[in-house]
Amino acid sequence: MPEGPSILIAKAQMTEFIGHKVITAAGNAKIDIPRLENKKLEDIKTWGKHLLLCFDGFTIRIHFLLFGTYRINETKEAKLRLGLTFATGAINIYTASVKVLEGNVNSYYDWSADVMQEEWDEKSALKKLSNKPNMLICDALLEQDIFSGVGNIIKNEVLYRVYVHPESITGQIPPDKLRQIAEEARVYSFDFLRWKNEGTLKKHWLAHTKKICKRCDLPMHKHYTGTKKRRSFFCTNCQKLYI
DNA sequence: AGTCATGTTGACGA
DNA sequence: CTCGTCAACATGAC
Repeated sequence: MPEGPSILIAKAQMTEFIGHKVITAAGNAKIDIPRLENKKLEDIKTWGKHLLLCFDGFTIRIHFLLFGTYRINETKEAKLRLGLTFATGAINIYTASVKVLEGNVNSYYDWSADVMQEEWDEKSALKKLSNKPNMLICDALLEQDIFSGVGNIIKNEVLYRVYVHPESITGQIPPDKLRQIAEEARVYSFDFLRWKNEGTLKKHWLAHTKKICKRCDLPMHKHYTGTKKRRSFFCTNCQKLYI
C-alpha cells in the first residue's frame, strides 16, 4: 500500500467524489470529524506517500504508514479510522495516520520533491544530495524531502537497475551516476504504478526479496543497511560500491 | 502459526 | 542538545 505509486492509485479511485459534499463523517481519527460534514471535497492531491483531501480552508492528510488500507463504497472488518459518506458512495480509511493541515495546502509541501509530480525537479534533488555527502545512498533514497514517494521497494529496484551498491557513500558516487539514480527513481516509480495497476508488480521485481541475481546467477545479499536499517537486496558482483 | 514488512513518530536514556 | 534505540501503531503475506 504505502509507496508513492500506490497513493496515486488511491487518489484515482477517489476522484469520483471530487466536487461532492460529505454527508456524514465518522471514525476514530483524532481530529474534529464533524467539521467535515456538509463540506465539499474540493480536490485530491498527493505528495509522495501523503494523500491529501482538500476542503475549503483546510486539508485532511492521510498517511497509510505500513498497514493502512482503504475501501471505496464498501467496508471491512476493522475499526474505521475515517469514513466519508457522499450521496453517491463512500471513502473508508483504516489504520492510517490522519491529520488536519490548516490553510493553503501549498504552504506545506515542496511539490518539486515528489518524484511522481509534474513539478519534479531532478536538479534540485541532486543539489540536496550534494549537501549530504556522507549519507549512504540507501538512506538518501528514502529521504522524503529529497525523493518524496520513494519507499523501500523502489529503493532496492532503483539501485539494482543502475548497478549501485546500497551502502555506497553519496559523495563518492560520480555525478553522472547520481543523476541516473535520481532519474531512475522517477522512471521506476511509474513502472511500479503501471505494474501495480496490472497486478504484476511482484513479478517484475528484479532485486527486492530476490535470492539469486538475475544477471549473474550469484546469490543476492540481504542486509539491513544504513542508519534507517531497512532491508536491502543487492548483488555485490553487479552493483558497484562507491566508498 | 509465527515471523516479518511497501513507514513514521515520539519517548527515553546515554 | 544530539544521537541511538525502542515502542507504538495493528494488518496481511508467506
